[in-house]
Amino acid sequence: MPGTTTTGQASIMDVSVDCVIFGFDEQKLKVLIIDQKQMVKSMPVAHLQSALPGDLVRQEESFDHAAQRVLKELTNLSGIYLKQFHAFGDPYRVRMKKDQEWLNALRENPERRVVTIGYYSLVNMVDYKPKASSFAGKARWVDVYEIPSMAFDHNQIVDKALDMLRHELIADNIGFELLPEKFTLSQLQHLYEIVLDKKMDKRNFRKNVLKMENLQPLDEKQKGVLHKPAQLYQYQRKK
Amino acid sequence: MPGTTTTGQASIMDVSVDCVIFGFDEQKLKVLIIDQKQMVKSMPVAHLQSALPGDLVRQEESFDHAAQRVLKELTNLSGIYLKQFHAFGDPYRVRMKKDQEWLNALRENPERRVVTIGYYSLVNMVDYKPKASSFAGKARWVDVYEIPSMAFDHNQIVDKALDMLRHELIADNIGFELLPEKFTLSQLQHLYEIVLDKKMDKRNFRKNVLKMENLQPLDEKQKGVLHKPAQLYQYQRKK
DNA sequence: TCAAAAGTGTTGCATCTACACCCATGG
DNA sequence: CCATGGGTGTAGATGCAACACTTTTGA
Repeated sequence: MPGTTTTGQASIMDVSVDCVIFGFDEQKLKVLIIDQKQMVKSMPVAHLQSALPGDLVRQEESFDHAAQRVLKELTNLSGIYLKQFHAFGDPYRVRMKKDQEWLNALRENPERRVVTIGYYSLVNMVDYKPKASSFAGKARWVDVYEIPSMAFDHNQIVDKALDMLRHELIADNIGFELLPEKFTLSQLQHLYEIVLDKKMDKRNFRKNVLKMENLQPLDEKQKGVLHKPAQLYQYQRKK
Repeated sequence: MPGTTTTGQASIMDVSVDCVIFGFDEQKLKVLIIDQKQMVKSMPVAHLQSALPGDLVRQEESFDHAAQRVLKELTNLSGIYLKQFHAFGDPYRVRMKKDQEWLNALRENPERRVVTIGYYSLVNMVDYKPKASSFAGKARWVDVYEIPSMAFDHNQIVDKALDMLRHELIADNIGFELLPEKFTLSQLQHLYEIVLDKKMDKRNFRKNVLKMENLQPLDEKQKGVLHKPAQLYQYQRKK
């Protein structure tokens, strides 16, 4: 019987957000993951467990806020492109043998079901300065095509985030978010080629992006490159 | 500190699913809502409260399963197009004054935060036979452009579902799901015109849909209409 | 024979794709 | 002066929008 019509059954769960933070370093599309020392009884020495940055949603906090908080704590960046993309609610998503011991060490209520809201965000890697000791574990960028095995269903979460990123890149031209404030059209094109994993025609690409509003040429060119310096552009965020 | 790195804070919440069930009656796009008698102390007589069909997710149940269950209980249909589209997590989404009394009467733990996963589904209204007494309240179809004020944030949930429906209708041609098994191209076109709220050109529309695979003409025509009978088609679901 | 919706092609315009050479700079 | 990536235009193909008349049926 529906919750809106009846008392239903109690269904206590923890709710978390997990962030798939994409960055682009001019060569590769990367994702930020956390490596943590894993201290479990059955292990003589600690070993590393990789996971997405995430956290339980606090009692008076919206999902969006929780995601922003995680992102801020990790990268110290704010005003970043951030988007909810899917809720992951498999009842066994944190129940795999591989994760059980770690969870026991980690959570107050390790037996409790955890559902998670997936967010992805796009950051300019040049802006990102890892905060020294913000985490027990270390954050690192990994190539999106070479992601290690992670805790829980985090690999699936990344796969889905990547699907969404590709869709949005095409539909909404969000590529700028991954680049430094000032960028060249070649950088932008290169980003598209890597994320979408296909080559594009230079002239056609330029024709397309140049007819966008809020893409503004600057009075400024690249410097110190050993070829003809490129025009720099910036993206004027819609208000 | 991220949930994956620390114990975090306890954050007990109820998790529900809410379903926006779209139907199409050849004239209008409709949504199924529940009217329930509301018995609250401050009211001398019961009055009606409208809401989306929804329920708390059970302890060992996935989101998808919970959504299917709600849909089944309400319409007795299965094998229906059903899609998760957004998670709603505003901490105050069930805290509005207008909802407080009702919630108190309704839930074991009315003070508890409730987050909800929104699903939308598409049903053929011809298949839908309301189950007599499956709900305390009565289900009814309402025109999507004339939806009454509902409990909680359910009006927003419908708005977002409608956005998503429009996107998917264009991108993935899911319109068949709302029509009877056998349908004419004019019915299909009419559906598009109503959902997207714009007129379309008959010849161009036909050119477009006819080049889809898995749209099959049948050896059968409309009967008993007072005009030239139309060719019937069916949609061959992708395996 | 009338009313009502079904069904059918073509043309112009806009958009997309493919493609190759000269330019500016630093070393 | 060489190497490197920056920057530019066009022609042909494709896709999309606009548009009107004939057909079939039941009443």
